[in-house]
Amino acid sequence: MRVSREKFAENREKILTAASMLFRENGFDGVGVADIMKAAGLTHGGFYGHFESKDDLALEVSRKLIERVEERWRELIAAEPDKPLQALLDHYIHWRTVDDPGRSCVFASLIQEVSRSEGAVRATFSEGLAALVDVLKEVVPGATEEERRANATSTLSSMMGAVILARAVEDRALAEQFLVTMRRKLDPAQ
Amino acid sequence: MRVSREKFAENREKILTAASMLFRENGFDGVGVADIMKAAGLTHGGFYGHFESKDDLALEVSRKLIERVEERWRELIAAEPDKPLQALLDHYIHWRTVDDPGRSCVFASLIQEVSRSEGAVRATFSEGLAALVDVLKEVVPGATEEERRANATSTLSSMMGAVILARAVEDRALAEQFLVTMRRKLDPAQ
DNA sequence: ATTATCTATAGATCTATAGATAATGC
DNA sequence: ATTATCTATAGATCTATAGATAATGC
Repeated sequence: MRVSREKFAENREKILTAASMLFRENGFDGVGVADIMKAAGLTHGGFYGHFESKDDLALEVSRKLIERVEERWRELIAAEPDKPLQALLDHYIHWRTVDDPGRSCVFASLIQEVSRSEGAVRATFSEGLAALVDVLKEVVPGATEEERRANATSTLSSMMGAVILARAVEDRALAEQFLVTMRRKLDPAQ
Repeated sequence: MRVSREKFAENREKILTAASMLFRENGFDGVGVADIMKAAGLTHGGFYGHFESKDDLALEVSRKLIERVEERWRELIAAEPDKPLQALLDHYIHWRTVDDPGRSCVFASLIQEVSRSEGAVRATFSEGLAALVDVLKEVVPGATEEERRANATSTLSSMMGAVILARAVEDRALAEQFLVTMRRKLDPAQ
């Protein structure tokens, strides 16, 4: 049963959307092509009409998700010219990020798995982190360029670290401590 | 070909040692029972004479590695009574940790994969992190118990975050920045 | 006789493909 | 006629087990 050219494009988007969630929730290795196609409402075999391989999909999803993080961060910063870093931290260091990995920062879900790999996905993640350092550099405190670069790298490690550790602990009170204490520590007003 | 009771115990240790490295290097899902047994110098089928299942092995390896992190941290602290936190940070925030995951902190390798799972391994990791907070609480600055707890949680997130991000970037200069700036930021002497 | 290891394989799962099916669009 | 999807399956890989093999230790 063939579908229209328009529907074909829609189906491709459905695959990308399903994969974006499932990859972040279960890892690239934790979800199969059949799972993704089922979530997209299509059959397994149809996948290869849209993508060359699972790896090809992983790369496109990675690029889109990383681009989205960069855009989102720039939007949050632009929306609060008086306290851009605070706006960004409020958004990132949040229960929503911890509890809904399928809709949150791709690095907080997949950075370790990708770090173990080689190839285009790894390079995309690597470059994405460098881009986030550049975004942060514009909003962290610091008298010199060098000082702002240092603050940007340590802020990025700290905010991602806090979310990753909050996800790891089953004790909700401890998870909250990871979030709250880091939110306070990274606030330039403190 | 049967081996002596002593050799049997030795073989079990070889499996544990091989698995400890391979799991940290490739993730639990990234290495198979056959790979582990090959690295231990044994054949695939023999595995089930030593462990009930791959999961059983993963749990024992996790417990051992987490216990080892706690012990190592306490040793480092005890060895430098004048600057215990500095000694710990010097040890952890290091190229060795970044470049040799097979011999380094189990959390820096596996925390995301484990966070996605449920069961005994997850609980072990969760309790392990809580134990590390308690270790850190004794050496971080802070006038009150509450302040030291807050500093312990944020320090733990930050040090692990820095190593995880340093592993992710292909640019060695940027990786070094993650390490150096975090080492400096977490130093109470600064 | 017991038992640790080895060989071989069952059964499940996963990526990818081949060929059939059926709706689109020239 | 073209082409997007579906059905079915090949081929690879993985966990786990069964039965054979051979050395240990009572």
